[in-house]
Amino acid sequence: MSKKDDILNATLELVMEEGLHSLTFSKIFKKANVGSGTLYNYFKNMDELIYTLYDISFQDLTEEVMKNYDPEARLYQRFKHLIEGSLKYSLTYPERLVFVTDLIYSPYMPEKYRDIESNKIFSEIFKVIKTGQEKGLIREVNPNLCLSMIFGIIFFGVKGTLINKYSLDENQISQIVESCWKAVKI
Amino acid sequence: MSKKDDILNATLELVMEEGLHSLTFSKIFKKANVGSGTLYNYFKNMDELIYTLYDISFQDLTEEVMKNYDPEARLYQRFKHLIEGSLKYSLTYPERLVFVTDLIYSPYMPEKYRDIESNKIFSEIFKVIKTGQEKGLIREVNPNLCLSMIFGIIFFGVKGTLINKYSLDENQISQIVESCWKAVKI
Amino acid sequence: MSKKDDILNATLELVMEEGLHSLTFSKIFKKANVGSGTLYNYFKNMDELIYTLYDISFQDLTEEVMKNYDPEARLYQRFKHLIEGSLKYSLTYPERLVFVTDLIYSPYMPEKYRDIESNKIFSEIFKVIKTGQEKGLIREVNPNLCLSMIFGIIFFGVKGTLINKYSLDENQISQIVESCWKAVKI
Amino acid sequence: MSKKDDILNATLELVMEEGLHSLTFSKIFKKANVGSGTLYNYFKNMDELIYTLYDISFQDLTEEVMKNYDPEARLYQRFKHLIEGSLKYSLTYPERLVFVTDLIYSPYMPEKYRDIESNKIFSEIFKVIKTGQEKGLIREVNPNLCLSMIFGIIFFGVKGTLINKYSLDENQISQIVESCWKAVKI
DNA sequence: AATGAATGAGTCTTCATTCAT
DNA sequence: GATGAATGAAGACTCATTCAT
Repeated sequence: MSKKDDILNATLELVMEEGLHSLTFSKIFKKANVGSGTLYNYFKNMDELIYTLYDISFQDLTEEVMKNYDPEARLYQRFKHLIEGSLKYSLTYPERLVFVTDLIYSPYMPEKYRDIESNKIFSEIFKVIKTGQEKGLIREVNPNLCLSMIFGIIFFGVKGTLINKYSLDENQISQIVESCWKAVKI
Repeated sequence: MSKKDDILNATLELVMEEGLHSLTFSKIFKKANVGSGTLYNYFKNMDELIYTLYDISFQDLTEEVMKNYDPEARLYQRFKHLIEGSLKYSLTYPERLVFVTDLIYSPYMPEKYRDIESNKIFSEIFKVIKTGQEKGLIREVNPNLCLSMIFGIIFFGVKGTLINKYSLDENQISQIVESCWKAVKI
Repeated sequence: MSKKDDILNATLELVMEEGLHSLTFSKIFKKANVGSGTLYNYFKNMDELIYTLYDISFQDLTEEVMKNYDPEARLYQRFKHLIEGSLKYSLTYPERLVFVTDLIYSPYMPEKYRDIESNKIFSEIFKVIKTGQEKGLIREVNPNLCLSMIFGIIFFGVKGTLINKYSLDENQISQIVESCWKAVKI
Repeated sequence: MSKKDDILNATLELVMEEGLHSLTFSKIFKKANVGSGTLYNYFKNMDELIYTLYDISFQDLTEEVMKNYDPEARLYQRFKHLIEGSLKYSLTYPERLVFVTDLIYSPYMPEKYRDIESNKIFSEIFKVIKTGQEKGLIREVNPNLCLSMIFGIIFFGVKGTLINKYSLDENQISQIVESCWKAVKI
């Protein structure tokens, strides 16, 4: 694993463990076992590191979820695929989930990173919602609001596992997917 | 308004504007128009200030929502009262919403502040969920998970308004409450 | 006991417990159980408090020792009276001993407080030394150096008791007085 | 000379000039000509710097004095070597003398730094005293008390030179050594 | 006289960043 | 590329001092 990856992973772990709020470079150096100067070979500054990590996390989630995605499948299948995929990804990489959740609605993030259009998975769910609304399957609510509610369920649902409130087995994962669906359907 | 309140309000506004991540004492002093030493008359350090603010926000939300709450009302009425109340409170005091959302599942918060049992509004919703499950109205899902999903919907739903994705009128508020209900009902 | 005395005593105790080095006003206020403003009714500032305390300690030592002092007694009797008196005073009021020892040779103290001439006990010992030298009983050493050595013995001898290296009974007190005498005599 | 040494020397000079009481970090930075952060590469905090300096001073004194020390020499020769050595070292490095004198009996110093057993020069003088007592050359006084008195004479004797009460030539140095000896001998 | 909230200058300390090796 | 000592700007925090009550 490269030094760059060491840095990225150390950062993710730290945010997971202590929160973005108390993240510092010296903690990253120590955890990643690299010299303090090394970071600057890869990132201009801290903001860039954070933006990069946000981006990577989202791109990776997208890639993972879009794999095997069938855009021609029936609406609920597509919905289920996207939601269940996002959920499972979040459970597999909770550090990334935490990272993304902390930043997704943060004023700290520049607008362009929060742009839904530019993100494949968001725009795909968006498409599903709109199609659903046209077909009379999904309620007439602002699609952005639908998206917020769905990711609210997913992220908060997973976050609860991180502070030991409960754990999620296959059955409960299905339940959450169903909750997402019911939350927006007619 | 007391100096202490000035400090608390300034902090809330700053977190809303720039995120917890970039909160500093000097920003607080300036915004609150108090001397730097004054803060330490009220809070031992920054952590304590943040914990206090989290606590106040939650207690105030609770107080506001529990006002006029009828524990004898029919189940859905109670559910609706609690959810709609939380939602409207969050819309009225978005600074507090941001604060609570950022911290509610954060490892940074000491356990005792995240204790659901000790919080009246959480325990009341809990009670509603359990009763609903007994009556066969609400799905058999871990009540803690239900709670997470519901607040995921509420908080993310409101957070979307803060970055100008949409705004929420009375109709949409009703829609969100309904989404919460549908997300957990049979 | 007056507030002023409360402050003086609290200061002495603090210096004894933690050293002059870590003395602060807030510690004094708390220990003395007075409001922070109260101190300024009695002392213009911290320096003045310290100088006053140094002065009081020395004056009180002097007063105590000079009581029953017979300037007409034989030389060794006078020497013994002064040294034994200083020693016993230091054992009785170790806080004052510590205070004085910390400051007596400190650049922090203004010259006038260190002025030997102005202090009755110092000038009396001085006189004894000079007379002793004239009579051929005391070695021809700079009297100031004699004084330093004598108080070195007294102060270090007593300070050892404060960190529990030993305790001093009547016999050992006599031994110390004898050491002082032998250190300077022919 | 390393940055660390610059810091240590600057600190010694400052304590000599203004007293431990008014030592601050910014004074040290300026005098040592190093950046403020540099200090923390070498010392965790001010206490550690002070402890280190105390330790170095004592170790260096010990090393210097024990050089050429003949443990087989006659008792008075050994005594003289140790006392005269300590005295001359104190005159050569008055900054260190001040430092050690201020702290040697201070509650501020952690016990372990004041431990006589662990210090070669103290334990050697100790040995001389005990042997002297066994041979009937030195009075039967608690050896710790003897040690205190001896260093009282040495340190106070030298401190007097720092505030210009007198200066010490070879003759007077011999006088002081003799005073130390007489103070404890039969 | 007594008080203690308020103050802000000053101190301690951290932290991102640089740069010579 | 990798390193970590050095840096100083900035942040956290303390402390003597004031002043209205």
